[in-house]
Amino acid sequence: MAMIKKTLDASVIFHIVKFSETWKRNGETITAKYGITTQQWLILLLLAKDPNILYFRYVSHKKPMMAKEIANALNVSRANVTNLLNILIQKGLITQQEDSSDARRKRLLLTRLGTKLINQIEKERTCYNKKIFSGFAINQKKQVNEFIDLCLEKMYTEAGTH
Amino acid sequence: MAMIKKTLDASVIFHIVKFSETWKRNGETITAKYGITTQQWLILLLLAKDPNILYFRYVSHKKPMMAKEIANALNVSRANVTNLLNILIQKGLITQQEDSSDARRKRLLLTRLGTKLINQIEKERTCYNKKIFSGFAINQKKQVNEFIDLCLEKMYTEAGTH
DNA sequence: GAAAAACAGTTAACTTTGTTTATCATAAGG
DNA sequence: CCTTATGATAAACAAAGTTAACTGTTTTTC
Repeated sequence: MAMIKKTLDASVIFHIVKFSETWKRNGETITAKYGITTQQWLILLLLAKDPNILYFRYVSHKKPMMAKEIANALNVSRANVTNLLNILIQKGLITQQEDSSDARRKRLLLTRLGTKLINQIEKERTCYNKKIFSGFAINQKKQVNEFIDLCLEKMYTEAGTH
Repeated sequence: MAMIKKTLDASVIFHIVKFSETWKRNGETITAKYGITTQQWLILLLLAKDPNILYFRYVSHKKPMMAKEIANALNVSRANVTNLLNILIQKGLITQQEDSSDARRKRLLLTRLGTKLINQIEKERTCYNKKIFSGFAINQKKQVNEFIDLCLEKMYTEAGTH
């Protein structure tokens, strides 16, 4: 019989994973009202340059994003991003624009419709966040942020994959 | 143009989600060495009654688990669990046993091979956890745990879905 | 300056994980 | 005995992801 010990480390991880899954599940019910998935919403947030996204801390951005950058930010393959972008183009939420200096590159832009949608969802997100984080001091949130930041660093350097 | 504000709340969430994804990705490279996926590993942990899994805080367990309970614990459909279990049965890691008192129920048990595999992965997990949580005091980890615990409670009660 | 290498994106075939719906068998309560 | 609830499964499908092979462009290199 496998006897697995109770440890604080494992407990912390399961808590974090559970939070992430629950958040995504709840997010799905919000985005579904607007006809998109959480994944598609995250791409729209990237195009809107949401400053809260961790990717933008390491990469500065002036020009509109490219598919390759989205793939890096989401940690998925370029082929997958192509598929997801096609869906968003079909829905009229984004457009592709050929780069003037490099014909290989395609710059991605939110349409007016896409911008409107992001702004609507943004209101619901802010409201939701207030609810789940009510009762916590700013300092507490900052501590959690720093804790996870340090963990992420160790996950990248000491342990394997990116 | 959508202008999204930088907020601590949103930052905390993206940190937690990123942690979860990175952990799963790294976990995948561990479990892949043993020929299973992270998802399949989590099922094996449930059958091994890993006391760190949040599900076991709310549900007491003496008898071997059923497919329905796994579906509840993982928050997925029963049909999906059937598929995953078939894979694990095929790999010789678990067996099904008809319940003596209710012929509808099927109890799930780790085989000797499954138990051995869990114990091997457990060693790697402990090692990995030590690495990413080195340098943190016990109190810090406890605080993060409690923080997320309270958030989860609010996610279930105040905000929509389970 | 032409050939080779690197880069951005796409397409096609496939896997994993998940869903819903329908079906079947067993239990349990009038 | 008949109805209803329960547990499991099969079938058909969707979303998101993968790898591999293929266009075209730039860059590099000789």
